[in-house]
Amino acid sequence: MDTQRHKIALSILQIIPSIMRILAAELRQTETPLLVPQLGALTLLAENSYNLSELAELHGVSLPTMSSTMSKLAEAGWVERQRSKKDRRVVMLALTPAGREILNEIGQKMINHIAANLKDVPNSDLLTLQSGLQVLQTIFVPFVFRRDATSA
Amino acid sequence: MDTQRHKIALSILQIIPSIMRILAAELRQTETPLLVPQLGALTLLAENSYNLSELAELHGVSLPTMSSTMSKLAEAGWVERQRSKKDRRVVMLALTPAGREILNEIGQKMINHIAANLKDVPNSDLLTLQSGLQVLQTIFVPFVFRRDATSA
DNA sequence: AACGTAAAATTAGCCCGCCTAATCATTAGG
DNA sequence: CCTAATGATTAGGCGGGCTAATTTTACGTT
Repeated sequence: MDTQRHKIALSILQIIPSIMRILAAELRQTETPLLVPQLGALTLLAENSYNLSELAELHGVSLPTMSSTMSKLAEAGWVERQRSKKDRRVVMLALTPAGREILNEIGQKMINHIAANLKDVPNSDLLTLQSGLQVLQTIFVPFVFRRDATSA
Repeated sequence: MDTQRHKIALSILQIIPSIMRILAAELRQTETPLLVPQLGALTLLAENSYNLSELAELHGVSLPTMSSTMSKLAEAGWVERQRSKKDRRVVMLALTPAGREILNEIGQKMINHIAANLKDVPNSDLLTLQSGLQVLQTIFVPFVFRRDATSA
């Protein structure tokens, strides 16, 4: 029954949702107009222009979910939809300048926030954390979808 | 500007929500009648009987949120509300036998699911992961709220 | 003892994120 | 050409999160 793996699984099940709530709460508290999934989507678009299907798959949500997220971001003026001319079924998404701006601003704010939590963490623990996150990513995030978060 | 901490913060911001979506999706796919927050709340109640305020604080959500979660669980017959006799403002929550049963069943199923993801992870990485999770918990989960997930 | 305040919980109302099913538009292929 | 497949949106539903308002009970002061 492999006790060690089960123990780790339990840890994951308990800790990840907890951290998730904390992250969301921190975003809310800073009274930014962006929520976690929106921030994630914008982050993806900051590096590349994707069509909706690609974006949904990368982000790990269904097409309709991503479509609605994009509608909100588009309405706010942070993302632009553009039908592809080669295949007019396809919708290409791209950050607007305003979108890039707010992403930088809020992304940075959020990262600083989290980094502040790490203020008193000793260096050895930081290394441990970094490796642990790397392993987590390896396990859960399919290789194709992996970006350079932990690689640098 | 402490690049290392910021890098780790970025990792966290990118990886945690992603894993969270995956966990939620796995729960959904197994067609269990429990969602992540409900599972978390039941898990807390499996060890102790708490009143609503305690439970909300432990779980890191507002009182109304927990109240509504409890309503759903109570309606399903997995949790029982009981007004305290010492202070009739207080509502004590407790698992029903059915609640304990479903928690064991689904909790175990979920843990197996996650553990299966760890199947091919080498032992050295498991250790790394374990330590990393421990650090994550230390950073994000206030000491009082920490339970024995990673300690054993 | 009575009044006013504080505390615990619920209710109301809102929005986002997630889903599936159904629809619409376009393309591709027989 | 016409049908089938594909990309995206719309419709509809539900949980989870919040704040603000309400209700019930307890407490403390006078």
